[in-house]
Amino acid sequence: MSSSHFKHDLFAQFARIAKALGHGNRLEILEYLAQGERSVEALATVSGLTVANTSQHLQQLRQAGLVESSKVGLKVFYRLSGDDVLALLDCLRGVAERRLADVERLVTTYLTVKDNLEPVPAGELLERARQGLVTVLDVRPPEEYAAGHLPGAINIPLAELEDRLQDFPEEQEVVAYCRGPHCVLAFDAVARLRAEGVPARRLEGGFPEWRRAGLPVESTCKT
Amino acid sequence: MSSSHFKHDLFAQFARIAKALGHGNRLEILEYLAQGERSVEALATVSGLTVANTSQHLQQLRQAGLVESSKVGLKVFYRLSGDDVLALLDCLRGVAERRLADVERLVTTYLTVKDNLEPVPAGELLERARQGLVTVLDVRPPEEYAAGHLPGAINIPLAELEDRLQDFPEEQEVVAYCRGPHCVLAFDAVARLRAEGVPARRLEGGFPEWRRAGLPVESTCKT
DNA sequence: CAACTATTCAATTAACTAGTTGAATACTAG
DNA sequence: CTAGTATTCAACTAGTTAATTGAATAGTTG
Repeated sequence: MSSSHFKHDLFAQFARIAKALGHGNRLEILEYLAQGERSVEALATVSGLTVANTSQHLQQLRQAGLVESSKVGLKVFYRLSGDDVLALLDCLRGVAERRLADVERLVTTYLTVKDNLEPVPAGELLERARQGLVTVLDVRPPEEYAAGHLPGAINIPLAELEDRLQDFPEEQEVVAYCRGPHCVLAFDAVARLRAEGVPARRLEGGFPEWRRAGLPVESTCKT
Repeated sequence: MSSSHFKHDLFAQFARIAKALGHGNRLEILEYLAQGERSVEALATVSGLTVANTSQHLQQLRQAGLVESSKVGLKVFYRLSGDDVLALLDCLRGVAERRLADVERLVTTYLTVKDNLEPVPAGELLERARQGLVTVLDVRPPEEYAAGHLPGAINIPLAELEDRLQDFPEEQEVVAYCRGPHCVLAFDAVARLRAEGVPARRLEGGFPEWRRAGLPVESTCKT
């Protein structure tokens, strides 16, 4: 039966998955894919890699079964191959946060006043948004917004934020969200809004977590 | 604020964890550690690696924060640094099973009649063991058994199984368990017992899963 | 079908990782 | 304090991986 061979082979297979996750660029790509499907070029642009390099990383991810692709016209679109992949990434993030002092250090260094920015739990936001008590702000790029966003959310990319303060109903609290718990966009937005005197908080998690929790999602294509 | 640097650094940290998991030998070591703490030598023996090599793998795991160690006399004992590590390993295993056709193939090739060996859910076993309706069989090595086992379980390593058939109460069903869902010991034991005419099934999962579910555990040291 | 675009492939280089060996360290027991 | 044991360290070899470059492929548009 040679069960030690079996064990060896099996662990080698598990390791394939872990190896595919074992590179910062691939994790970054996966985070973008967690927002929805993307072409190779879009991924290359957003992650600052060359197209060829991105393509190669994507192929490694595909061989590990973590992403799938389909060709539409000229473009090849990649997407995560299932929610379990998202769960695995979450789990990895969690362990990293708890086990690596460096992550803690990075987060506090870059996101400074993290504690001042108490996040709003998803359930609470949903409730208050339904009652029209808060303005929901999506600070992701327009394409990501178009692909899917929280119901009633308005989309203002960070760069335009200061120019469009009049878009917010006065005296109403703003809740900002972006790609996920480590995306800096929402943090940044909250900091800027507060600097302008607008009461603002951040959604706990981001769009992928919201969708994964089975909460309602709106997409621009509904027109 | 240089948030792209931040992102880059952060993903690099997450990747450290994944990289540490990205090698079959390290995953095997982690599986043994999931049973309880172990010395370097013990891990080397059981995984068939040299001591120096095992030590190096362990240090990588420690640098990734996945294991901790403490020195007792001459020996250094390693253990998983928390239950979240176990959860991550579970998650990885799950994704591998669902996403890699090769895993499926390996499992069916080596464990052949997998479907014939319907596992007993943990809750059901606990119930029936309390009523004295089943014999619980631990097929792990004596040291692992001593470190912790299911309440009332008897310990018979695989090699001795055929010699000790008289240890089982007649006509009573035997439920065997070992290290976890991919450990072949319990499968093998069930196959052999059935070959001898003893009604036998396998526990769903293994000892670590049982303990993690918060079910009662007995340890030999209680004397 | 010619020009163009998005992606993949192939070949190269530089950097990293696994495993081996033998020596060094840290502790224990006599 | 000597001999012995468990672990770690350092140096080396072989093998693997990441990124770059330029060419090849597949599909689209005029």
